[in-house]
Amino acid sequence: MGETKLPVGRILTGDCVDMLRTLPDASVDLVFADPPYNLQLGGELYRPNNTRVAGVDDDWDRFVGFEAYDAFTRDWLAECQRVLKDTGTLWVIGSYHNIFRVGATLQDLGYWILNDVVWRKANPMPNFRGKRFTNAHETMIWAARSENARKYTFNYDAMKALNDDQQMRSDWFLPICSGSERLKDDNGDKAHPTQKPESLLARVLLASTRPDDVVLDPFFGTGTTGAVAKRLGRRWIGVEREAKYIEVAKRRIAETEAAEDPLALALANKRDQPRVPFGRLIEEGLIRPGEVLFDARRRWTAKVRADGHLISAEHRGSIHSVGAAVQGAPACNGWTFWHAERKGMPVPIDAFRSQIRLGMGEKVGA
Amino acid sequence: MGETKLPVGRILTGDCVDMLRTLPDASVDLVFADPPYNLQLGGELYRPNNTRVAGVDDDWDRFVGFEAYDAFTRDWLAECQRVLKDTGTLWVIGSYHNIFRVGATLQDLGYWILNDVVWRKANPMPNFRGKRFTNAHETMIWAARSENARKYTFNYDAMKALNDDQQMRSDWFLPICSGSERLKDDNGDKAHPTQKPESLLARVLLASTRPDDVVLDPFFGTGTTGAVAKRLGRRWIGVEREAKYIEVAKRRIAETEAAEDPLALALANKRDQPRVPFGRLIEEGLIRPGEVLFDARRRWTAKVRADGHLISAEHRGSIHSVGAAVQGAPACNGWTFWHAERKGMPVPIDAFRSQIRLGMGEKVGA
DNA sequence: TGACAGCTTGAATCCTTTG
DNA sequence: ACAAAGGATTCAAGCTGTC
Repeated sequence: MGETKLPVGRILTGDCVDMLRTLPDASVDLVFADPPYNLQLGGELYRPNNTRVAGVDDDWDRFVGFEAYDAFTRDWLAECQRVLKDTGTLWVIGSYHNIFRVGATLQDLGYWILNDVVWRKANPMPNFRGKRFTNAHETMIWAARSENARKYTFNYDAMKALNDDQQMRSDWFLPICSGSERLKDDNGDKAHPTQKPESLLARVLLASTRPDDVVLDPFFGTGTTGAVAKRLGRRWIGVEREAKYIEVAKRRIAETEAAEDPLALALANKRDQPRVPFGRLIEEGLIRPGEVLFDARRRWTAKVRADGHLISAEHRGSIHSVGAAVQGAPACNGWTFWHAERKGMPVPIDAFRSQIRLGMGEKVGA
Repeated sequence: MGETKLPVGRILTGDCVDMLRTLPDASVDLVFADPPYNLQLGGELYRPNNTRVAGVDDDWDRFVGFEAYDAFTRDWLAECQRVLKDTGTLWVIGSYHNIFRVGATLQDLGYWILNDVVWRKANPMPNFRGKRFTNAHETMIWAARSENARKYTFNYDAMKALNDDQQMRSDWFLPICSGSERLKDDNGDKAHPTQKPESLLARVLLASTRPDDVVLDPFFGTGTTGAVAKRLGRRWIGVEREAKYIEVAKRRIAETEAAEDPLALALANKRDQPRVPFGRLIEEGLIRPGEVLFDARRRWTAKVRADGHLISAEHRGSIHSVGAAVQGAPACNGWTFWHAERKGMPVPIDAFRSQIRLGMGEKVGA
């Protein structure tokens, strides 16, 4: 009964919580939410080449403090919980700025976390000042409506098929949204500061919905969720406040066609051989800091630093650059050039790398 | 003064918060914490003060469970914050069961999150029921003591070196602790349910401590933190309640060899190098007064004055300010921007600075 | 048309010392 | 306290223009 009155295929214009209140109880099969992250950016940030980084400074990401953000989070999460069917699940995406608060609130409300899933970005923005690790991932929480809601949809076999017939893991390696997929406004600037890649949404929908399911996105933005839902034969409902985003989303979804090969949309980036930095050999204890390496004919030596650099009489750097430098060669494969002594015999360090790769298994991409 | 009384190299036996209270303010350089994921023991629910919660309905049970866990978390995190130096940082590891609560509490206390770091497990346990994604990662939060504590230790160059000279990302791929590294009890069962791999701790310590720093682990378990600290030439303090873990940890650390080559463990950051004024290059005769410098693409030139200033067609000032001015850029590193001609080849003036620094003797560590 | 070099850009809580 | 100056800092994609 309720379903027939659902505003399927429409974008509800207005405040997120207000609009959610107009939907009936237990009426949607999935919620995908990409709420404001409460980024609290300070001043300007420049790249080393002096170009300015366009940060997120939109009004919709400004909150007075954690309390205000928590209240906002609680309100929209509670409405989503009401609106979800008992077989439905909810996804939220966020960064370290907000995801811990979102996760705790979600638990407080009685949602039951099924997984946290890490979106590893193939091409993240670097850390330009060298003060932190490259922030190379975002976190998604996947949760059922309650601890007792155990009959949620999970397409285990589809996920396994996507991942070369191995169970899909909780870490997904996907590129960010760029190139022609990234929507532009009339000025040629990005239409939305935080547009998500369709590949991410495709995997979410393929994992946790069935055809014709109703997917609700309370922070619709430029309609990635709607476009992917349409492409995959799912129904959708959006909520969005900003007129400029709604306009872009409507045009986008109108131009979207159902996909011929739905699985292809969600494919992971394949990576060939897993890359093993030399530093891993030290971390794994296969090479000791301070140990002396040498070439096959013992013409040169270099000492290993704890950070994975080599130091020779005159040079310092990676195994490759020091190998090249001592020989006066333009390049050098340090893996085959340098050796360590084991039981009185020289062993190429590449042998240790192989050992690690064996332990890792061959897969690193998906 | 405080430091001399620190119980370095000792395991404090007792309740975590009680023991932390015995440590002086601002006395440790790093905290690594692997807290319990819930407070349920033997199926019963306990408050932090070890009083048992009576049988209750599900909702209240859940509420009390989270509330108790949050209170416990708040207590130990607050003590760690008190005990940390202003240059120190804290790491916490957890899974989706507890990490969101820990992260939110940490923010509420005024810690300043620097990164969340994902430990991707090379060989995770599969999901046997096929109802979820393989839980293939755990999450670590790395945080400074407060927003204003910006002089925390981060060995940027060491991390970059460890990763084949590319910035270390926030997702780390490492094997779980298994094989001979996994400690067993007398029955041959694993001595601790959640023993972390030494490679994980090694990367944490190499990233965020210097040799001789004091590392505190409030949930010491079988002493992975202590063993790795010893191996890497760091000092350590442990807190642990369970006698059986303490016994294992003591034996383990006694058998661990201390760093054999402290020099190889010194991780010089570029920022730690001595400052060399541009004028020194002139005093040393490496640059002549009146000589003309130019940028790599020979788009601008500037003449060197005897006092170390540059003069271009329209600007005068330091190598940095003139470099910025000619480009119309907000800032410029004159050392890498300006070049001098030697034997017909352009040489960045930074090369002359390196030459002077070599003569001063390389200052390693800090 | 292809190869290649160069430019742009991405949810970012992104400096340090001296005066 | 604040202001000024020194000087350290980036990776993967995708697009554009040139030869």
